[in-house]
Amino acid sequence: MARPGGIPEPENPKRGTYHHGDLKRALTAAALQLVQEKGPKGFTLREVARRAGVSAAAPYRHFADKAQLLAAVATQGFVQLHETLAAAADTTMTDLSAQVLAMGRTYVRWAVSHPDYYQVMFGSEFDKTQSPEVVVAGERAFGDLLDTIVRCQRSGLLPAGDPREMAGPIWSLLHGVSMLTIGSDLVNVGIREDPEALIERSLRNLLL
Amino acid sequence: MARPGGIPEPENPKRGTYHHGDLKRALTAAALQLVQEKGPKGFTLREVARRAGVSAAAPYRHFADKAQLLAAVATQGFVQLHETLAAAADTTMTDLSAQVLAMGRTYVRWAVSHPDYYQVMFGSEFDKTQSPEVVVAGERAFGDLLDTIVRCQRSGLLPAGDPREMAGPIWSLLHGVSMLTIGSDLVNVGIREDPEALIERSLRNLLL
DNA sequence: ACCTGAACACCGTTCAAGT
DNA sequence: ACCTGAACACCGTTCAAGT
Repeated sequence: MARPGGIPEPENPKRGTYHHGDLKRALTAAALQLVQEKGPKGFTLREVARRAGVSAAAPYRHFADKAQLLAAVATQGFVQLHETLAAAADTTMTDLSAQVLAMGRTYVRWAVSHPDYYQVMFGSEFDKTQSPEVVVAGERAFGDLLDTIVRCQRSGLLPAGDPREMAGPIWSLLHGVSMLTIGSDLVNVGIREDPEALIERSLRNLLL
Repeated sequence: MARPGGIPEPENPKRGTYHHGDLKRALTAAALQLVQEKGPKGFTLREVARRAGVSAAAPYRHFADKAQLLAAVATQGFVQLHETLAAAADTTMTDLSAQVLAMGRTYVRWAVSHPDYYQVMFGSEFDKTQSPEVVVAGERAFGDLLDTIVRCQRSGLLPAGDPREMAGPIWSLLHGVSMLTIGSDLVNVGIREDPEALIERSLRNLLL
């Protein structure tokens, strides 16, 4: 099947291999795999290029530098977190009072089961000022929490007002438990409680 | 003044310069300065050696590798945090009910005003399993929080029981607010509340 | 005992040159 | 338009050799 125009179909990879195709996607895929395999520390641009089967210089046609590739990974992480949270919000429609708790448990569960992802998303190996796409993806995930809060407010289960006022403490708690769990800091200090149980208990207290 | 023995006084640097003296301390000092100057990312072992006026290989007589030097920095951070928290616990002896709040505000204030320090302490650029000294220093800082909780429990201001049960949620909250503030994540999502105010508000809710 | 010099393998990044 | 090869400056780490 010959194609009419001279445009090389940037969105539609016909060939199985990507050597001529979307190397960009291949690079982010390899980057993802590498992060999950070796952690954010062992992440190297040259190794990513190697896995994609291209030269060390090739990635620079698609990403300004190493930080931008890591930012792409972080963005994917936020997208995945968002999808997970959105799915959880749908599931628990029955018992509204448990929605925030379910959201919290889901958030922490995702974080602790994707520790390298999570560390890239919130680590300091790239400058968020230089990668607004990451911030946008992050806002989308945060929006799931806001939505849940608004829904509870409308049902009178939470006091009315700017949902951000509730979201600040809640997100901080979720992030703190996630990070301290991933770093084994809670265990190191003698706290062996399961993170999901800890979150549930904490949220109950926080929400009065 | 001649010294009698042949032992070169490892603890007692007589000379003003440390070129023959305790290079170890000089290295951690330079490391500290470098972290505060360039952040945890720009931290390089060779640059530390340069600032200490020694060759690139010299640090290896005192630290197994780069990670161990960063661990030393983290340890110093925990010591400083501990001192700050302990001082705060002394100051606020008058109003006992405010002690946990004061502790929380002090913790967050220290964290956000020493962001690079804090990121080294909780970042993933060294393996805590390989540096038990860091864990010990961390436990000491955590102990300040435990002490405050116990004091409040003895005054009937908090329910009795294992103080760790309270400390888990509280520490998670403090850590979450600190990290999200340092990373500008709260601001990026439209939350512009001052971190100390946010902590105070959150702790009040959490403590019933 | 502690430090230097030189070396090794590796990185991020750039750039002329190929197709 | 996209990729390669070779190069540059820099790293972490090792090791024989100096004092």
